[in-house]
Amino acid sequence: METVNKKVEIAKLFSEVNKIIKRSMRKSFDDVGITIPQSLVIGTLTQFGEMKISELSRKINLSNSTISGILDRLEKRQLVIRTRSEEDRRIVYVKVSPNFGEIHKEFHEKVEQSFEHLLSAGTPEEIGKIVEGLNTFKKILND
Amino acid sequence: METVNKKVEIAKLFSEVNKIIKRSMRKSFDDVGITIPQSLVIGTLTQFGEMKISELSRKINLSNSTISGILDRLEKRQLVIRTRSEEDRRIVYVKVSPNFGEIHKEFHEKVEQSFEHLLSAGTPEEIGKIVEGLNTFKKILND
DNA sequence: TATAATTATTTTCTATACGAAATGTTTTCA
DNA sequence: TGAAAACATTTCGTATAGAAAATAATTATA
Repeated sequence: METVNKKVEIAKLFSEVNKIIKRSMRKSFDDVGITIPQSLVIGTLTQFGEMKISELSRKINLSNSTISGILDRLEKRQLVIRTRSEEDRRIVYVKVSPNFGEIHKEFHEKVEQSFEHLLSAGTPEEIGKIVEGLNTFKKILND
Repeated sequence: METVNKKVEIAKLFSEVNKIIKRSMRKSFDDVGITIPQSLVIGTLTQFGEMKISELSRKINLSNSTISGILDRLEKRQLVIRTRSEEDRRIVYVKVSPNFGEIHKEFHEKVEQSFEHLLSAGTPEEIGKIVEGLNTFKKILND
């Protein structure tokens, strides 16, 4: 019985933490005028350079259709560029637009620091505990 | 530097766990033909009985507008009933529809067991570790 | 008591998410 | 080679999610 309550506690805790993180992240990116998933896309493209839609989708772990929608909005604001491949015309490549250079630095720092900052109050021991807990969580879920 | 990597690790871990949970929950509720947020609403109404929209919103920790949309869909399928209060006509009460009785038992079990089952593979020690990690996480975030 | 302030809920707008169907291309192989 | 299979991406339909504006009703107060 004790463990049952613990499990319900986990569900609630997880959901709460999730919400706090999202709220905080959103606030950070609001400054740059970009949403969290959009930041993931741009961050990934910045780090790894041009790639296929499907590759992007795999890296961020979002479905192709979701990525497609995010790209639509980013493309409309000319922050990314889609290019149909010449060799295999089924493929579409995406990359960060050159005129993104302006915002680039500010954005890059946000990406790097937002989550970073969120946990800055934690001691190494606490960080360790969190990592251990999440790893345990993941291990159990994967069985 | 070590802690910086740990923090990035946390971000990724958390996101992964989040996704696994959602996927698994969704699969459970697909059988009953209901989504996760919808199950939260129905579960809460079943447990506590009729209540105000705002109360429901507070309990589930979702914005009023989100709750409103979820209720729209549930009401359309006649799973819940909205009633405008007579005393204070600003207030709307919601309750689970009587004809929900059929699905009720099956559903109730799903609600209770879905997350439960998800963690059934965990030993008490592991469950403890997860709780500790999440609590630490939450504490840090709240500073 | 008329008006302002407050409270409660709904509507509207924008952005995710995802599965399934649709579309367009390329490759296989009978 | 020509149809079928495989592949890559987009479109469509449904459901969240939340902020802000709109609506409606109640309460406070000048």
